[in-house]
Amino acid sequence: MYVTIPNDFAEKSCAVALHSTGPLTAQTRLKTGTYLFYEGDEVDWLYQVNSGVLRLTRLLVDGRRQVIAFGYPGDIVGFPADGLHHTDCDALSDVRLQPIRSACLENGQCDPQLHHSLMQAALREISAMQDHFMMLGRKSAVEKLASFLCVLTERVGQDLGGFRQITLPMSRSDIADFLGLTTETVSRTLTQLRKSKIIAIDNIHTIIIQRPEALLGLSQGDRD
Amino acid sequence: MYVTIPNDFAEKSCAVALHSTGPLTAQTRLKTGTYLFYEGDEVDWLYQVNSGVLRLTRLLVDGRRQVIAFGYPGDIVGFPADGLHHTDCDALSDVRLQPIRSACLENGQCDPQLHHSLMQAALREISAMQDHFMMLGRKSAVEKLASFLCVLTERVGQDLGGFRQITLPMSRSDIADFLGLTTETVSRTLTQLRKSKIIAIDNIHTIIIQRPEALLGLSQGDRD
DNA sequence: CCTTTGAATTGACTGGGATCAATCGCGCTT
DNA sequence: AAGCGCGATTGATCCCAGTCAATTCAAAGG
Repeated sequence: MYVTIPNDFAEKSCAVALHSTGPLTAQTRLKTGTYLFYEGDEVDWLYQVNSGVLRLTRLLVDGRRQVIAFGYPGDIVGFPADGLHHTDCDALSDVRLQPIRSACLENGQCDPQLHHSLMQAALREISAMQDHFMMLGRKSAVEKLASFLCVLTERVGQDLGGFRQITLPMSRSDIADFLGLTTETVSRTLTQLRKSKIIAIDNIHTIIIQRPEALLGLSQGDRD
Repeated sequence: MYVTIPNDFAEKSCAVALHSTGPLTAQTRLKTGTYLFYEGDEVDWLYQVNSGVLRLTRLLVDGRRQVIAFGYPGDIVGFPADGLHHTDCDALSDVRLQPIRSACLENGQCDPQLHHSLMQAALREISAMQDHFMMLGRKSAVEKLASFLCVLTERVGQDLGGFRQITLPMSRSDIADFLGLTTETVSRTLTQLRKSKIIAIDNIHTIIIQRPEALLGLSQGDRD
């Protein structure tokens, strides 16, 4: 999952139904905190997330970290480049996964429908990452956080009698490393949104969106 | 072209030879400043750059711009998402292009070799973009510029009796919008590199790399 | 229940890069 | 050659987010 402008999001990043006429491998499970793969591993399988949330990260030699993406239900993770994984991947919560042989990326190695779905998923991923460039390169801290919350609300928000609510399985520093900020700035910005009554923080991992329009406005650069 | 760590670069982002047993469409040309496609256009063709340099850009409603990538020889541009282009694309210099029917992204619509090459190119693009995330989110201005110059030197640098030289067909503000900086900061940072004798600026579009090791060091976060 | 421990929040201060503005330099036109 | 115009450079100042440090909070275990 990347942070795209919410409007576009519904159309182009929602769960991809994997079309397959053949039988798929059995679903697999991953416990919170365990790793699915590491940077440098050879890629034998891709995975579609069925439930739970994955975290994809990359490290610089000096310890700086970038969270590349969060893997939400519907997302496909593990695309190889030159046969290798280029990120670490671990589970932020218990996760159910549908494994897909990476050979399906090759032509004629398996169900053509599945192959086609994977190609579409890869192309959509490229487009979503381009949106995320704009985020990282050009948006302010408030805009970043507002965008992030908007996208999550669209994607996995639960209705709550008028308001909407989202659960954040990741830590503040995960959010920071995803958005190119520090934990302190993430924290301060959330406080600021809370004080202006746009959101409420029920507990650390649960956020209630009180004024979705205002949040959307902020995500697109309106002055608060 | 994205900015990746130079070492990895040679392996994974160098020109992709397009394998095709069938005849390809005739090469086409594009003059400096003309557009190849616009955001929202339907995608009928992809293009491999044969010579010259393309610029891929995306705009926010308020005018902020992100240069998504520069298209150098060997690069493939125009990958669709849901059948549409999601960037504008124009030529920074006269460009020769090899068009490829976008139907080749579909299975069995054309030469399987070509289809396979396109899939590999798309997967490599995802990996390269992940590197670029790290850049935009976590690197300082000096690190960004140093990385940018290193990658260009690797990729299109000309030998010049001991030194290496690169030509920058793009403006300072293109570089700024690519790296998530302002033109002023790009200019100042180049001046700083020049004053520390790491580079020399022969003319606005021509840079001589005097101390490649120092530049590489800066790109990876060494203190100057 | 209390203690421990690590994450989150808050505060004070700093600094890197943005902003605003002036000047320079170079290619183009006439 | 002179004048024009736009991009690049440089300078002065500002401010947003980073840094460093202290405090609070909450989950987990004894």
